[in-house]
Amino acid sequence: MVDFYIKSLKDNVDKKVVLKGWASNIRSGKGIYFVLMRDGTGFCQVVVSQDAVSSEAFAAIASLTQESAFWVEGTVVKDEKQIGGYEVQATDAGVIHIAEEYPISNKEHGVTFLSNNRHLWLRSRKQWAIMSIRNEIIMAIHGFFQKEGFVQMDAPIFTGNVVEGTTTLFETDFFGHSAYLSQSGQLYAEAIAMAMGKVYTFGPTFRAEKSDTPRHLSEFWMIEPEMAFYDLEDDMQVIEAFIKYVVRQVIENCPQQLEILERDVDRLKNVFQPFPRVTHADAAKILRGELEVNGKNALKVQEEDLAQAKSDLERVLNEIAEREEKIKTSSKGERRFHEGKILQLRKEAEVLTEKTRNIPKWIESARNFSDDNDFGNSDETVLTRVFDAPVMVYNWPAKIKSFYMKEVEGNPDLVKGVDLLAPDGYGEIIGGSERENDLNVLLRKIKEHNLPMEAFEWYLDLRRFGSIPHAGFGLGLERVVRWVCGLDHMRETIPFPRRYGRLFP
RNA sequence: UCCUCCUUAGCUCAGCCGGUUAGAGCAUCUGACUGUUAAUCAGAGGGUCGUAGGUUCAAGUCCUACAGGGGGAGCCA
Repeated sequence: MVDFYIKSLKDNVDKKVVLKGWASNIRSGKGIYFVLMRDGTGFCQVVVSQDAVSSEAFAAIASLTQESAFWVEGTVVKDEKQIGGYEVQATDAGVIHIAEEYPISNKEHGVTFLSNNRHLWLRSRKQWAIMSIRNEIIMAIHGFFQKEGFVQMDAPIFTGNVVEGTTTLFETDFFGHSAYLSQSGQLYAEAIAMAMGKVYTFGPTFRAEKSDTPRHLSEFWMIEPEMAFYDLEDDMQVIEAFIKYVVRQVIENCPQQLEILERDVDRLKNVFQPFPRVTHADAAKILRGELEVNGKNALKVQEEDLAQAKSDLERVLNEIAEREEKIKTSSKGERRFHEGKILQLRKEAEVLTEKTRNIPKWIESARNFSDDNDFGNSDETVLTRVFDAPVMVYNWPAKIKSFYMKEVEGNPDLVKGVDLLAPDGYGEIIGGSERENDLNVLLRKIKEHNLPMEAFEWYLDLRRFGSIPHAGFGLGLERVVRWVCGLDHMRETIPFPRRYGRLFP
């Protein structure tokens, strides 16, 4: 077992400790080794000087390869230059296992290669930071709901019915009957809320759509609170307090992880502002450029972004050309430096080229947005670009939302749904609503949506025995992780992503 | 399903108008260096250029098909 972990170094300066872990990176000079050790709780440089340890211990360290396991005894020293701020100066060390040649080097790799090596990729620093923030978010979710008096309950994973009626589900065999893997625990959460008051479910969710995008997984984790006697307004208040709480916990408890991810924490802190609320109808106007937000016109902002991307691209291409010219007359060391820069600049140029190709399409899509549509991915990006904080869009056209959402009084074409859109194009992270509590309206809606009435008999009972106003929402864990960490793709937000075209490892 | 880009060493990528023996960095191995931060420096090994056809005196380079992948759209949360 292990008596001491890297995360506790800060409380043990100048003391002698024994660490066990893996060699993440190894550098050496004459008579000295610098081994970056990781032990799951953090990273720490171990310094092994020839005259501070026995010859056996020094030989052990000299034999380490990347990802070899070893132990070290040494003194904790504060050193601001180090990752985590501390290093250990070894007095003794030994090998636990010498690793074979490790496939993931300290250089950059492509996503396909890394995905195929996900079981090893998880060991790298960036992935460690993401996974530990994921853990913090999970704990913060439980922390928020528990302190607010919610009861955590589990919805079933095997289900016989289709909640939304629209999505494609994974079908499986349940003792000779066809069953589906749950796409949402919401209907069950409603039943539980009628028993327990304020509740939340936290479980895996499955969607079988062939969506090959950075925003989709086939298997993901969803948190679904449901509150008895809450209306849409109350729902929105919970959403806002909840997101603020979760982000605050991450900022307070994971500064090192956010630094590793190079996340712009000031941008993240925009969540502490009040969340703007717009109706779907106003959002449509904003998209079409008919309504400005704080003097900002969504279409003009996109045009400015486009112009910016174009000039950035030109600058990057010029710099590449300049450096290529310099290489011809450079010494070897300089050439290597320029080549490294050029590689980086080429990637930047690729991203910018993509942007200049996409933004005109986004502007076109936003300009032509029609009132009764759901937002496309680009529409969410265009809309959130004019806000700093997450945006709540409410009062949606009934025909694009699920049957269980409550109609707006006096306007049956609208329902009391709310989506929370994260800033900077990270998209929808929460979808919620006040639920329809009128039995007759619900019966009509189920028919209109062509859903099998018999599957919903138990659900309709909730409207027969003490029907009350109630509301709730669903939060996609991985989408929140992606946004908080500032990641390009959902595949890095979960240890072993399951998505269209990816079942391995 | 559609649009678009890509596939060259274990990894990341150069390879211009088709022309001699296919290049670099990392990783690996050998050596140098007492404070490195993707350490650096000197050297070595490492290739059926995704697959199958075609054009040509000549194909990594041009054409066609197929396979695999990235980005975008759609479907969707």
